[in-house]
Amino acid sequence: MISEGGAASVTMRAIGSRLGVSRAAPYRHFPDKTALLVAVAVEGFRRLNRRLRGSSTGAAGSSVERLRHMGEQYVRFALENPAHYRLMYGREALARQDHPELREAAAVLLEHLIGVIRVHQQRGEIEREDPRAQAYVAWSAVHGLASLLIERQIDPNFDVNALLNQTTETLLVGLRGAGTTTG
Amino acid sequence: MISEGGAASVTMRAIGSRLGVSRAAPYRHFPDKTALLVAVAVEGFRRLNRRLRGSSTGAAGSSVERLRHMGEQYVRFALENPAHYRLMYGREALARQDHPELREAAAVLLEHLIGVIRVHQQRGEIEREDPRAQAYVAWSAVHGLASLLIERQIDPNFDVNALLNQTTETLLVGLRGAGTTTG
DNA sequence: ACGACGTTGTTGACGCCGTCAACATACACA
DNA sequence: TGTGTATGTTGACGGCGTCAACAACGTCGT
Repeated sequence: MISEGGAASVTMRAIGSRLGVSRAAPYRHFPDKTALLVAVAVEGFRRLNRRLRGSSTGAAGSSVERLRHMGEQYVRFALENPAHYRLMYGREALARQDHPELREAAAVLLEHLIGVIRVHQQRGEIEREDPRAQAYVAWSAVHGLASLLIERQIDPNFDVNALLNQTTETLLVGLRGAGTTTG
Repeated sequence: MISEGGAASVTMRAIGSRLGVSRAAPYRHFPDKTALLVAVAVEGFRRLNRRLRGSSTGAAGSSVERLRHMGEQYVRFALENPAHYRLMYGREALARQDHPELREAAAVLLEHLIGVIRVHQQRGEIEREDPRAQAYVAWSAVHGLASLLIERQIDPNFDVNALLNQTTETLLVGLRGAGTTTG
């Protein structure tokens, strides 16, 4: 439903009728609508996690290429499931802090990224700074790109693949480090 | 109101009562609630624009330092006005494509960024690729960081300033270019 | 076999919401 | 003075999330 008509079309009554039950039936399974949406979002995190795990251990080229592939898969997931992605992040509606499961699902993803970054650090492919900070930087880049694309904030005539490549390229060059820029 | 109780607390009835008029009065000034929110978002873009314009022409250090300062101001604006920023981007609720003024307000911002990037290209401070693509990359990075911070997706114990610095640093190093990473 | 009980579903009602139509007021200007 | 426009008001409609009260149904100990 979320991918058909957006999150706004997901209403308790509509859920009930699609399932052939009444409007209040879902309340036997979720305390309220928010909890239901949180469950959907958590499932989204699981899928994204599987996808990223697949790409980070894939048979693709060695080197930092895997990190780039991970970033690509991240953005592609968002583009293929925009409504789902929007639900996972953004949205004050979900009041993330009140739902630890959601926080945790997102944390798992972050930890995985940190792990991959550590590996590349040890191989000397990127600078050895706080891997958590580097993970945040990388995450920001792909999340930002995904968000802008989803919200149609980027010229549709632009080649998405090229932009995605340039983003990961810029990010990796930046992470590899090249001394300070100041001065 | 938006900064007090979030976008959800902005209701036609509440607007009316805060203004001392009735619930339907706002309809004499805006066709519907979405149009009203769009107007608020456009005003947000104006403010952000002023702020960025100030920082890009500021008396700060020369060189690429100005670009970095712009990125910082961008993120700070988002952190200081989270609800407003959320309204400006994100939110399918606004159905951006149906409101050209909103598109345009965002476009002005992008064009300004492109201009600044061109200047730095001419000074040889960053690689001479398509400035629009570089602008998108830079925008993605700061927008992503701002979003993650606003949505409390980043460990609050983390030093925001340090993270912001590292993000702009990584971005600038990446934009400056250092050959390909592949291989 | 039977009764208690937890699980699931149903309907009616409440108070919100955005929105429209019909009606009022007040001011500008010919 | 009269007419039109801008602005505001109230009543109503349908939709929403949610709760309380009630119904069916299966499980399981006795």
